[in-house]
Amino acid sequence: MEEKEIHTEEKILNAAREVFIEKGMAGARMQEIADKAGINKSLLHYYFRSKEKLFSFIFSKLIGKIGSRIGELMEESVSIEEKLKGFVDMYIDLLLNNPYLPNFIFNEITRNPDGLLQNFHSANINPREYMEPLQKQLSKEGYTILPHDFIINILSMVIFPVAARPIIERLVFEGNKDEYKQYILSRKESIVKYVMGAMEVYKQK
Amino acid sequence: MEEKEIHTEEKILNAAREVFIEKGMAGARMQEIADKAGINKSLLHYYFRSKEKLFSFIFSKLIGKIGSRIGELMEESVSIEEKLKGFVDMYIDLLLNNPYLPNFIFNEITRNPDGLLQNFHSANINPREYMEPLQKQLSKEGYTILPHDFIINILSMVIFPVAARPIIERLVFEGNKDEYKQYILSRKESIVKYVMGAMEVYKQK
DNA sequence: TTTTACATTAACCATTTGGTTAAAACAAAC
DNA sequence: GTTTGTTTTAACCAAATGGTTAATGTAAAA
Repeated sequence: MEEKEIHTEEKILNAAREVFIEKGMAGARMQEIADKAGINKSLLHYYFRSKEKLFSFIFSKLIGKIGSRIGELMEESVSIEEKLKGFVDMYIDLLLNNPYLPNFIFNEITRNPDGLLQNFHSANINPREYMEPLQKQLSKEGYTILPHDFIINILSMVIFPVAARPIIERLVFEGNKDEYKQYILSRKESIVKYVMGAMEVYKQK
Repeated sequence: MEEKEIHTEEKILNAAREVFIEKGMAGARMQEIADKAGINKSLLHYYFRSKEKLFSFIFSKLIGKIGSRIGELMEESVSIEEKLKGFVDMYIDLLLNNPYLPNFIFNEITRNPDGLLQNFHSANINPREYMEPLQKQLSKEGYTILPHDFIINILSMVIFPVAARPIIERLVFEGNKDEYKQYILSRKESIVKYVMGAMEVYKQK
């Protein structure tokens, strides 16, 4: 009984995550989630009262998962280049396993940015806290680039190619999914090389 | 009569563009479009038979507008750095005036990528054609970076910060819209500097 | 074995939503 | 002024959708 409850709840959450991420909040249908979970639609409302509640639940869990990884990385005491390497590595893996994630988050960013920040907060993610230490480490290693510029450029180059996957896949790799995946994996190295190269311009001598 | 027809059609298109771009295809409501255009909902169906048709019409017009600008730029015979400058300049202006555009296009990329490519084609935009000349110019100027890497990294850094605007605005600039705008404008220069710096790594000597 | 409490479902409901229809308004043609 | 063709609207419709309810299953407690 207790076991079964957990089982169905899990089934619902898995199905809902897939549907929400793929179709977004507005495009998702409760019926589709129920079907995918192999249960009656009423059960959705039995476990999570409304679509909005179900969505919030999944969304905040997702944010927590993503955010916690950043925290760990930021606190390691290694060089900027090592941190960069770890960050890019981890995020590209995460995104390859969740290709619809960027789009999903972009949607939520426009639909309800304050709710997203609220979720950050609830998940104990406070990006502002990372800024000052990052700033210090950057200047200690001789880079004058602003920390938010540093972060935004990296996030851009990691996230965009996954958000635009269907187009890049078709346009650059003639629809070959495997070549696309290899390309994204290859960016683990090339982005680091690219960023460190660009940073030389900002190096004070 | 003829004038009035054009007038209402224009009103519909403007309203529809706004709503579609802000809410996406799934989130947009015909009633909201009608209200925003100040007309009866039936008129929408009188001018454009269905939501899908109205959406397609607006979408392809948008794509055409964006795409034609790239074509012009690519054909100018100036240095890579100059082309880069022109590209970044033009796109940042376009995006500042249409902040919801990236999200809108990302949605369509996942919802119907082939329709998007179809639209590219209809608008006489063929990105593959630009690849070879770009490749040649890059190597002539001594850069070994792959042309699609070159383009993807630039698009990333131009588009991402606008797509993530509400978050960046709140997190980095404490909600100050003007500071955010100034930051994006400042990226016109900083992205060029950044990219050209990174390209040094790829320069063959 | 009966009771109890929770899990699950089928049948329904109210609202929303894209879309249709038939009538009214309007402007030009005769 | 009447006819004709087009634009606009109010009223309506069917399907979809989030959500409710009441009945049924089911497993543990008594």
